[in-house]
Amino acid sequence: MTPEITVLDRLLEVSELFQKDMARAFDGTPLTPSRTRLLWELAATGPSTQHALASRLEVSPRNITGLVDALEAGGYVTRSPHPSDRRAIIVSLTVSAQGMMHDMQREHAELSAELLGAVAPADRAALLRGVEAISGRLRELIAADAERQARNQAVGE
Amino acid sequence: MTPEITVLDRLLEVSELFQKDMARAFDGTPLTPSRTRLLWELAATGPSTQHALASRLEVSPRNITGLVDALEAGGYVTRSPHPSDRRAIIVSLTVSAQGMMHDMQREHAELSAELLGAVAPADRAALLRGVEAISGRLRELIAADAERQARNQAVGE
DNA sequence: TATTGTTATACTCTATAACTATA
DNA sequence: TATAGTTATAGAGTATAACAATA
Repeated sequence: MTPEITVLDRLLEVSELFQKDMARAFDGTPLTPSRTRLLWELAATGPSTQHALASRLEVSPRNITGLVDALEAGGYVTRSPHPSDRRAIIVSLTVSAQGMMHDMQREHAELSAELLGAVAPADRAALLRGVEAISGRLRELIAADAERQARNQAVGE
Repeated sequence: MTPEITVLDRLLEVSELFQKDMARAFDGTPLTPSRTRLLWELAATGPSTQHALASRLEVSPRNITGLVDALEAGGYVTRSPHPSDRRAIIVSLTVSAQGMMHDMQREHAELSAELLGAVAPADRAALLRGVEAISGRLRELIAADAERQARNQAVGE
């Protein structure tokens, strides 16, 4: 049990706690993590086609249909025709959902500040650098593995 | 957009990448994140009743029934009677699953070392302290909120 | 009377495949 | 022929409530 293992486990613990905190925020509303993620994406990038949402969230178009159905029924988003492509549908946040997402972004920023406030000032820069380094390395590992798998598949065919 | 926000977002990014990495590991097996989590728990604490698993994983007993059904069918766990309580069932890892979990724990440790290796040596101690501080503060916030909600519920009754 | 696990029921998330309308 | 979205179908995770067996 080296201290090296602990860092990783702590990171996973933080992410678990985070999800618990997010889920708790929507008790009593029809919002779920997946639906909230779609709203968050819409708030960040503006009105989008369902196809664009499927690409950006990396889920199937069918999945987007279901999520948008629920959000539309709840009054969070509206569907409108695409101005030039009659196959496509534009999904937009309603005015009230825009306000809600604004509040949510503010709360997110406040939580960030609150949590960083718990870190010793002298440790903050190193923490940022460290987490960035870990994130970058993880990306590399995942990319390398995806490439390896693609090669294997090509061989298998 | 202050750098403070970035730390939190990076942490969330790391957790997302992690989940992607975990999921990828079981392509082609009947193992899913939830089932793996149950196996991980069994490997850590040894044979347990379903009730104990439900408590430790913080899910419903019904959910455990389904997960154990699938893992039993796949040859990962066995159900056996409790020696003194005839209502209860003991769930244990099979020998092959024990070996698999052993490998998984080793890979987990290797990944930890690999990721920490990407962090500048001078930053490692501060990173650990920082992540622990954030984890602790998050726990406090969640506990405080749970208490507040419990109070509200009591008033509502 | 309380506890352990299961059956019944229901909702959400997710995917693939077939299909319609449009490009 | 290709693309955008929906319907059909299916599996997984999850929860609550009712129930059986046992404590």
